[in-house]
Amino acid sequence: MSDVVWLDEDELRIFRAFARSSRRLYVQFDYDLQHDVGMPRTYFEILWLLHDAPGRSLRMSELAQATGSQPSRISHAVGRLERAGQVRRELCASDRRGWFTVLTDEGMAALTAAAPRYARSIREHLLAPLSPAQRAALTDIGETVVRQLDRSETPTRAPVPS
Amino acid sequence: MSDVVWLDEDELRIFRAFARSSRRLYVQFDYDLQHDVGMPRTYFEILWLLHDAPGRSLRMSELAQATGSQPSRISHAVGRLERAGQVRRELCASDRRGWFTVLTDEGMAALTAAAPRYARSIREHLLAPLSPAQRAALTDIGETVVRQLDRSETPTRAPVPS
DNA sequence: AGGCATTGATTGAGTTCTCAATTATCCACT
DNA sequence: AGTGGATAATTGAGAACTCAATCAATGCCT
Repeated sequence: MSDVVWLDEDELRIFRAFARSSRRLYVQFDYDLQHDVGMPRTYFEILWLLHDAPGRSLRMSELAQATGSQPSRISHAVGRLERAGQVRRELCASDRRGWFTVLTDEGMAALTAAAPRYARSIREHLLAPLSPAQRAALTDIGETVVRQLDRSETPTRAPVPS
Repeated sequence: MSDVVWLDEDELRIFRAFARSSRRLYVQFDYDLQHDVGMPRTYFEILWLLHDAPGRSLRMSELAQATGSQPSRISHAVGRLERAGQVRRELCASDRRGWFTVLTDEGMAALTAAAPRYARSIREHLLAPLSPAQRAALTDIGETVVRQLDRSETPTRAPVPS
């Protein structure tokens, strides 16, 4: 008979606003990128990170860290991007376990083609509807949340004390 | 030589705050739910919607709408939940193309087991770090964004004029 | 130098999601 | 009544992601 232990009404309204808006935004971003330039958003993010990095290259572990995903996902994704000719792997000289992913010219071209569409989508669906005050508040909120998550220590791989 | 057409510095800071915080939050929610109660977050959402609905049942299309996903995803997910005994399908009497998904007692039990963990995670990582003013602002921002997206018409299935 | 836990990355299996095509029913119109 | 277009949902194939196990190189420690 007793009900589900869950958020109270006030908490729920906040969470719902967050959950619904972020889901809707990602659906829209995915759609715009996939349909208009044929690139999955998650791959765009990898290419963008590479473009932004010195030498257009990053270690696998840096990509994993920056995208908040597991190394395994990066391996698979880079493998696919490599087959598409958009990145290549380069062995790391100083640590021979490590690999760099390097953005190729072809990858750069794909990124250049996709970026304006993504930017337009972000402006149209996220930035434009918000007032300057709301935009400032969103920045503040996002940065606060990230700071807190950094503080509360990495979730991945939390070994039980043996 | 020319650079990628993208967001300017101010826009980028806002978008980054949004993107990084939402990604980190979802990684954390996924981790907490999957590791502590063994349920994927996306399935929790389906069970929750059913629990909240009259008769603990919803049409496939309502689930698709509410989760912002394509009908196909719902079919697959409901199929899996059905095999797990957590929901069952019921033919719709008034429209024989349609099906209801109904939450079973077993599904209710799974939901009851998972909800407190999810609620704790939401409180800990999203709500607690924010001041009352920030929480109010987040609600306002989220609702604004959703309103705008509703206004700009559905992205899914935009058939090219034949 | 030798042993050993740690780190960086990959692999393969299994799961979830997407996309396009398909089936079945309903509705509107003549 | 019968046709045609829309709607509800499913299916299967392929893409992307997760998880656990694995491999190789590194650094520490005595």
